Parts: sequence; structure tokens; C-alpha cells
Amino acid sequence: MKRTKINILLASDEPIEKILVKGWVRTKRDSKEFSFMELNDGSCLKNIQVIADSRLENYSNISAITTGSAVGVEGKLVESPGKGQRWEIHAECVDIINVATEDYPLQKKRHSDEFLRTIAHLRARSNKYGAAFRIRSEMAFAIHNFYHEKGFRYLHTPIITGSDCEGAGEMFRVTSLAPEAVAKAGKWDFNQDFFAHEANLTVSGQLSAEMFALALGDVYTFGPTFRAENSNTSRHVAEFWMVEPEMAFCDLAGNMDHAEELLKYLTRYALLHCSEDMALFTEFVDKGLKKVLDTLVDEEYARISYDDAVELLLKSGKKFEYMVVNGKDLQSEHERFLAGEYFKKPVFLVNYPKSIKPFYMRVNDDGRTVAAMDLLVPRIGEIIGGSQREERLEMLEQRMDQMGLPKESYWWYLDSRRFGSVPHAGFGMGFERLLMLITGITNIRDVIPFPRTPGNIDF
RNA sequence: UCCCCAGUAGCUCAGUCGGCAGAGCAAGUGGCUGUUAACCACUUUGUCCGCGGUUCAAAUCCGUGCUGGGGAGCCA
Repeated sequence: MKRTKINILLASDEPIEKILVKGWVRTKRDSKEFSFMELNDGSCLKNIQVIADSRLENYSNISAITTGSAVGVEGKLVESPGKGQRWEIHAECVDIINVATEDYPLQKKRHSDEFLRTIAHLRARSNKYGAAFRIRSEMAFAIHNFYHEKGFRYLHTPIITGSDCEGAGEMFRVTSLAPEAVAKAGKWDFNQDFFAHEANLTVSGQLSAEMFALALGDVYTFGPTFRAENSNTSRHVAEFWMVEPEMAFCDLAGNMDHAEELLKYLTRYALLHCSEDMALFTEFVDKGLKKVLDTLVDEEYARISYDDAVELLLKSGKKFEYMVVNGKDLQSEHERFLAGEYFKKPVFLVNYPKSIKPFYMRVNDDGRTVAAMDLLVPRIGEIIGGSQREERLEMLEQRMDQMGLPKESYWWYLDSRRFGSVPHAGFGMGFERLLMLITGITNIRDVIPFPRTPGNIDF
């Protein structure tokens, strides 16, 4: 007999004479005549209640089933006389697939996030993490859906890159040389290495994506990204997923329109398609979450220039730990004030001084600022960073010279500005930060299955 | 990497002025009413994070290391 998933059974309109479910026992309550098992198979947040009668032939084994055990149950789906559920299963046959040993660490009570992080291989079996990772899956699908509907092409950019300075922090080295060989030679000899060149894990697919935007029009990447920064915060991991759209014939305003549309679509999608799991977060994880989500969907996002933001901060009368200085990057507390306290909704900051932004951003007519945009959201801070790209060859080369970048290693990038260069724009959105925003989960380690952080690569 | 806080039973945590190591939950045993984090009774469980120091005596005070958390920087 084919098994039916619990989400299907719970959505049933009528009793079913014979069904088969398989899942894991979340909790069990025994009396002399019956055993009540709450079964979960991961298909949804809710468990289904199974009643095993003491007349079942293997009842002595059934009563020995522990929390965490795996069972298959054949029986009837019937209306439940008890409170708390519409349907339940009267078991006719209970197949005990595996009895969890008594040291199963997940108890039927609340656990701390810190503890669950130490058992990342089991935490998806808890309500909160099961819900979080179902939402993660749905959101990944929603991203593809959004771009597919808009006619974007999905692009796979390399994970291993030869660019030695993509301009976004420390990189992980990739090598096939044995550590002993490197030690013996006294240096890492690229000529002896697999690519006969320095190789690293990608920190962004942007430069590659630009090439394809200038061929296919609108493209996006969605894949893993690696940063070897020694960051120890609730917003950083060494391996994370990023969505990077890149659009030909698009300027900064179009870029922002697109980012806003994306974020609204994804939030709406979560509320619509993950309502049961989302309810767990709006009710138990963050009471203020629903309001944040409504704001994301309903409000028009604020747009303000860097210069105006600096002035606004200076005039706010707010006491900051760090001084606001035009020409310097804003501090976290400044960003939090802008998105969380002042605008109380997402805010695009645009036109940053070129001195604090990378070479590929388009220089504005004032010669002082670049067409950059960061989207700041309440409680997370920066969730999107992007720009209109510098499409003018001379200007791009000038910027690279100023910043001391080796133009020869970017020959292919510069080529794109020689042959039919057009205005184009794009951005990167941190997928995990999106999930934090949508679920209200405050630590990035809790929205990725097995987080990679400094000193932590268990699992 | 820097600043702050924490580390006591499987989990969550209490432990007063430095003086015998505790509770709830979990687990085990028995009971039991169609139960809902079931309930009732009984029972087991400790490198008090490691190392060093002060003291008659350290979970408690001091130093140091490790781990975790919060914040900062870097950014997505």
C-alpha cells in the first residue's frame, strides 16, 4: 500500500477506510487501553494523532515506542472525538521501523536555539526548524518562479573563480596541492597547482552575470557564495546563498523598482503559501512580525540619497555611539535608526561617495558619487546591495587605475565595455537575510541547515 | 579580530556572606480516566567547562585557556 503524507490526510474532506502513514513519533501518551501517538512526517507542521488499541497483537512493543522513533501505521482515518484535531487514525497495524534510543536529545518541550544548534543534524525535527526549512524551500522556489514569470534566464556562474580580487572581502583558497608539498616548497606555487593559477571560492557571481546580461538581456544567479571573513555576528556566515539579478538596459531607478518588486513578491508568497508555518513565527517567535511583513508588502519603500541620509542623521538629535561623517560608511546603529526608527520601513540608500564603493559602480555626473543602492530593512540592516554598473570603458579603466586593480586580469570584463556596451544594473540579495526578515529568526545560523562559521564545520 | 555577558544533571535553570550539590522537565519502574507539552507515585543521573592560584575550606574569589551568546568591524 502506498503511503499518504500527513498534510494530505489532515486536509481530507471525509473519512478514509484504509490509509498508510509513515513518520516519526513526536510524543506518546499511554493509558491502560490505548496509546496515543503524535506522528509527524515533515510534510507539514501539524502532527496526526494515532490511536493504538491494546488489542493490537504487538501492543507490548507499541507501548515501548519512544519519542523520535519511526513507525508506519495502517488504519482508518476517522473524525476525532477529542479536542484539538479534526482527524485521527485508528491503527489496525503498527509497523515499528526503528525505536529511538532513550538518549534521543529532542524532548517534547521547548529547547533553546543554542542547544539546537549543537544538534543541527536533528533540529529540523523540531516544530520551529521544520517550519523554517520548509519556508526556506518554498522561498527558493518562489525566487525561481518570480524570475521565470518575468522572463529572466537562470545563470550558473562558477563556484571556483580565478579572479584574485572580486572586491568583496577575504576569499577561501582552492588548491589541489598537498599541504606537505606547499610546506616543502616553502610557498604555494600556482604553476604546480590544478589551474596553474591562483583559485578561490566565489564571493559573487556578479562580474560573470554582467557578461550574460549583455547577451541574454535579463539574468539572475542563485547559488552559494563564500566569504572567509572572520565575522562573528548573528548576520554573517562563511557560506551563504545569494540571489543576483543583472539587467541590461536598466538604470539605478529600474534596479530599485526591481528589488522592491522582488521583496514584495517573496513576502506575499510566504504569507500565501506558507501560512501554517508562518503562523508559528508570527505567534511564537516574534509578535511584531506580522506588522513588519504587512509593511514589506503594502508600503512604498523609502528612497534617499546618502548625502540626505547623513544630514538626516546629523539633524535627528539622536545620540549615536559613532559619529556620522559624510564620506564614511554608515555604522550599523545609523542604518538601524534609518530603517527601524525613522522610516519604519525598507529604505533604499543611493548615490554613495565613490571612495567607499567598488570600482564597477557607475560614477555619477557630480564625479563624487556612484550609482550605488543599498536596501536597509528594519532589524536586519542591509539585505540588498547593488548598483548601476559603469558601462563607459574610459571611466571604468580610470577607476581601476585609481584603485590599483590589475586591468590585465579583467581583460574579459573590460571587453564587454568595448563591444556594444550598454547601461545595466543589478544587485545581490542575501537569501539567509531574506529568511531572517520573513521568519523573524534573529540568528543567521538558524535559517541555514548546517551553518559554516569561524571554527565551526561540524556536520 | 575587539568589547561585554555566560558556562552547575540529558534539557532549562536556582545555588544567599567562601562552609554537605538542588528544582522542574526528560529518562526508568509501577498505576491510570479518549489523551492533547496527559495525569499520579516512586527511582536513577554531576570532571559545578579545562588548567593554575588564594584559602583550614572554592560551584562561589583571582589568573588563564576553551566553548557559547550579545554587540562592533567586514558585508549579503
